[in-house]
Amino acid sequence: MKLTEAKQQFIASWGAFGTHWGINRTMAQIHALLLVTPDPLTQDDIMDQLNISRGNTNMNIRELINWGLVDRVLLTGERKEYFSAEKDIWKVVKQIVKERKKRELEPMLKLLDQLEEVEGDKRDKNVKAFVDTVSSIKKLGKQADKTLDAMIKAEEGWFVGNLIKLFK
Amino acid sequence: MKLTEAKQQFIASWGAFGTHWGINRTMAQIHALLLVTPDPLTQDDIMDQLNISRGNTNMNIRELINWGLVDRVLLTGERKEYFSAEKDIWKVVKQIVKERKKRELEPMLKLLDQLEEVEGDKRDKNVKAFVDTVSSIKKLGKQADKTLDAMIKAEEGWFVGNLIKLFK
DNA sequence: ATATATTTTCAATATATTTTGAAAGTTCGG
DNA sequence: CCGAACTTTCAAAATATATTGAAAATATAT
Repeated sequence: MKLTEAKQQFIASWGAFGTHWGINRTMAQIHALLLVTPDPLTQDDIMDQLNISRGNTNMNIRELINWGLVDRVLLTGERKEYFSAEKDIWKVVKQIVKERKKRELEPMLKLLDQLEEVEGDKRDKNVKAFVDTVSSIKKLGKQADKTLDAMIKAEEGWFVGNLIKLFK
Repeated sequence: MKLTEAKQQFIASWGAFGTHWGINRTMAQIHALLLVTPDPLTQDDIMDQLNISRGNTNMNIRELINWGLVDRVLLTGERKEYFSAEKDIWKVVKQIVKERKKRELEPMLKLLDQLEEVEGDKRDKNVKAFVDTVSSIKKLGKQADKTLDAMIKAEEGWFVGNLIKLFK
């Protein structure tokens, strides 16, 4: 397989992959393109290579910057902005985990705290089923939260090494 | 907060949560409803409680059954089918992990194997950047695959206990 | 077998999300 | 300050996804 074709396949399937995880196709594709491109690209480069409009490109680059996955790069003597993705995949994963934890897991845990305090007699099986479900989700969620915190701080080598030991 | 209100909040936010993870709102809501309801429900019960059409209800129940999260229950002497969700949250999590691994991670790893074998001179920095990115994603993906396999087999207590130790 | 209850399908419709592109805004060298 | 280069915005259009509901298929009791 030629490089051009391989890149295209990578970009396309990274995009499809993203849609299964609540990330829009274009954002994932731009990210994929920047991941496999050694030098920083301009907005126009990205537009041309992915065949997407200026507005769309701009919006999704910004979103990638918000997620901490892409950086603005200013080349000396150049007026245009260039963009470049973090290439260390372990850092990328940690960054995504960090953001999703903050945006989704933490608010969910806050809500569960409130829901656990529902009024009513615990001997009523409806109340009991509700409280039991909420509590057990909360318990597992809190554990996941701690585990992810540790992961975010960890070095790749340390993490992988320990997991291998743990699961052998 | 009253039980009815708490249930509604739980269902609504579980639905919203689902949409961030590539699961459709209705499917997540049906799952949430069954999670907090002690007794099995019929399709009509679900339609009424969530205000959704027969077709939609049917499709999404079926999908939940495919995912292994909901079971058909036949009550003796009843003509109608009843539905009930697995209440053990650890089992639910493992089941979701198992399915997503099979549907998403495994095909992705297969693709990366192919893409790694791109033609071209490794001294070309474009080729190098591509191969490096693909290889490192593959490496981390393989590790994740193993870790998730272990998790799927694990008991909750064992798993949580070990993680606590690991990350202390 | 027939009638009736129940489940499933799927084309049409509604809703939600993404994308476009032109206009407005900004930056910066001269 | 002016004007060209570049970036951002956002209403409208396109696309993708979810939902409906009535008709078809299936299952069950008599």
